[in-house]
Amino acid sequence: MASLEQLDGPRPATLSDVASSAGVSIPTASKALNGRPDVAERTRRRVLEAAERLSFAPNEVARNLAAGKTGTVGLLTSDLEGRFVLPILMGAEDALGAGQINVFLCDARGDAIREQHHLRALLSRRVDGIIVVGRQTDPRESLGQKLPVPVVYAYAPSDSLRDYSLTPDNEGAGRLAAEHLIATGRTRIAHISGDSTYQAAQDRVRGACAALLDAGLQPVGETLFSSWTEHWGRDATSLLLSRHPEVDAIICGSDQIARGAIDTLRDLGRRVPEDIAVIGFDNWEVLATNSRPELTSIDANLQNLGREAARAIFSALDTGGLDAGLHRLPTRLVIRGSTISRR
Amino acid sequence: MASLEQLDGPRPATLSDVASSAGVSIPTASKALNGRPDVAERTRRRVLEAAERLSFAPNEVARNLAAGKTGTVGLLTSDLEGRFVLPILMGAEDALGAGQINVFLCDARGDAIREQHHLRALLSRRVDGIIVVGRQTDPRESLGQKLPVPVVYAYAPSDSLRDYSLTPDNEGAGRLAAEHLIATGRTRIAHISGDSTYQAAQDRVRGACAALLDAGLQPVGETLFSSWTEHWGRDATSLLLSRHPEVDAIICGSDQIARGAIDTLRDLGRRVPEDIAVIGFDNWEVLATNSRPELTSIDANLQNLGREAARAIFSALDTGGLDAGLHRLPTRLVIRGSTISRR
DNA sequence: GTAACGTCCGAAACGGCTTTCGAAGATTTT
DNA sequence: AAAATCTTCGAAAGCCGTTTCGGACGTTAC
Repeated sequence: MASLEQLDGPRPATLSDVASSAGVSIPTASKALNGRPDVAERTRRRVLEAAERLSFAPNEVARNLAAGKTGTVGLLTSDLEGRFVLPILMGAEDALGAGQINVFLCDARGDAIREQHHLRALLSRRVDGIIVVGRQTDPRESLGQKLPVPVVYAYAPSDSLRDYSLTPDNEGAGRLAAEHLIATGRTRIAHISGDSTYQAAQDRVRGACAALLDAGLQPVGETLFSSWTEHWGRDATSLLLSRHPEVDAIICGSDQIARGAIDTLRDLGRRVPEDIAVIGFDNWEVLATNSRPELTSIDANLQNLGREAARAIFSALDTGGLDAGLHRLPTRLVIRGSTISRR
Repeated sequence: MASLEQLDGPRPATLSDVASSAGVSIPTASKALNGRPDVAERTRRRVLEAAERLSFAPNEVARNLAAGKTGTVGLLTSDLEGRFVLPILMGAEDALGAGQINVFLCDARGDAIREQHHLRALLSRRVDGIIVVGRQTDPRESLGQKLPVPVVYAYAPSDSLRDYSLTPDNEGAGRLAAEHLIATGRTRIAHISGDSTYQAAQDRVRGACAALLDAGLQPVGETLFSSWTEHWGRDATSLLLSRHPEVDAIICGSDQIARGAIDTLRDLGRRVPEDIAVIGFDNWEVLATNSRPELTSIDANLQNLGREAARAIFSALDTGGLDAGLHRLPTRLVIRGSTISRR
């Protein structure tokens, strides 16, 4: 195990090195490299060659100091573990990276103190903007309006309408699910949801019910609430079938619940989707594509939500303003075998 | 939708503001705030009060420029989507954050060009170190030894032993799994793995076989390789049982495969764990705790691996060196119902 | 009383880049 | 040929801190 010496090598070239190597002053070198006018073509070429020769890369720290901005944004998550955070992160990192912006990742792990701490650190580092990513769609406390940089709340909206928030349209998602089932000819539709204290659960139920009413249908039985697990999906399905054996479709509040439901339906000898259709939410690929049959699900387009958050930051950076308020982003139906039999 | 004006408010106070407000020079203010000696107690107090009053927060950009280091490290992932990356990320972010270091997150999305691009950006931003997180445990190309900052490879080791790499001990993991089954009295143990081109698959199989041999046992049949999916778990299990109905335990290359296996065993009327024990790898909670019975699994301790990567960076920052080579981190057995019947 | 220290502060230089603005030189106009 | 106009460059100031180092002043030692 040889020690890996940190041979800092010849220290990186500075603009000053480039300038003297090209025989010009520092400002001229700067202008040449940045494509500013007022530099003769020949001179510019000399500078570029010198830069190339020394493999010069400008020190962004110095540049940021001079410019008063950093080309960075903070991604402040409340809980990295949360399954919904990652796709949002990916979308944001993707969009920002393409805009040459780098991302500071901070995980507050659900702790308000730590969040404040990270917030201060981000501001000290002079990020140009902040994206706050929550773990659920219930509103969260605002960071306040007095921050010196634009802030975008993603997934969990801010509790203040003076902030700019992006969240999935869960009500629309519920509607989408119900309409799909109705369109495939189902009429006795029940709903098994997750934790009733989640606003997402309520919103989806509301949307689904509205769609049913619009179609002149009544939901079968009360919505069953408990937890977002396969276990609950199994238990709730037994319960549901014993009370309402006539159901021909189940809307499940999450893919996990749906997996449980499908499991139990198999056990009870009900065929999916012939006898009973099942639809989930989240479009969690690993679960959805590995069940028998594969699971139809509503995708919240989270990666797109992350991208939109980035775009909002961009626009705030240009125009200096955001269209404050709560913006709901559309969801998307992904049809698989659990609602339509491949014939 | 009122426009959210970006009232930059009174621009953040600078050290100069604090100094003049306290009636001292800038250097004195600096020393006072940084706890340097050569400042009279009374003066220091005046400065601290002034800073408090103006809610002064030092501009880290300026400070970094002066210091020649930034207190940031780059997290360069090859693919954020990869399920194994997130826990490593969390561990690293956690450990680094506690050390007051902030993290630049970069996702190369499997593209070498993009990776180079991000690498350059990170170096321009003068990160103090880089953690490279791969998506699988197969070695990846080294970034080279000539970088001006310490680099740690996590999960996917570098293909050069002159770099510092951390990866889970997959061979040990396989051994752990087999030994557990043996300890619970199983003797006819088969192995269903995933994609045979993954080194992780091979390593685990090797470890498991070694453990069996050590116990004077022979594996039942050849290891079955294909993909890391539930589907394969189901198919492989049918196949296995038709060929070797006598098996009393199955080592599955991933929790997904294990889920599939359990599914099929239920269908075939074999009880788990009474008739056949099943063990998986990854300890993917959502899968492991929601199966019937819950799934015993080998946990790769990825969060810990991330933390170790951070620790390595720290030590490199202090001492300027790393103990080059490939370091394998221990895995951990998590026992649930699929191998031991709750009595 | 002077010499020898100590304590406390601030002028100056520095980090690496950008921007402004005036001046030198080249070019055009009359 | 002189005047007016461009073009091209670099001195200087600025971004916001940190560090060095010498000087002013107060103490203690003789």
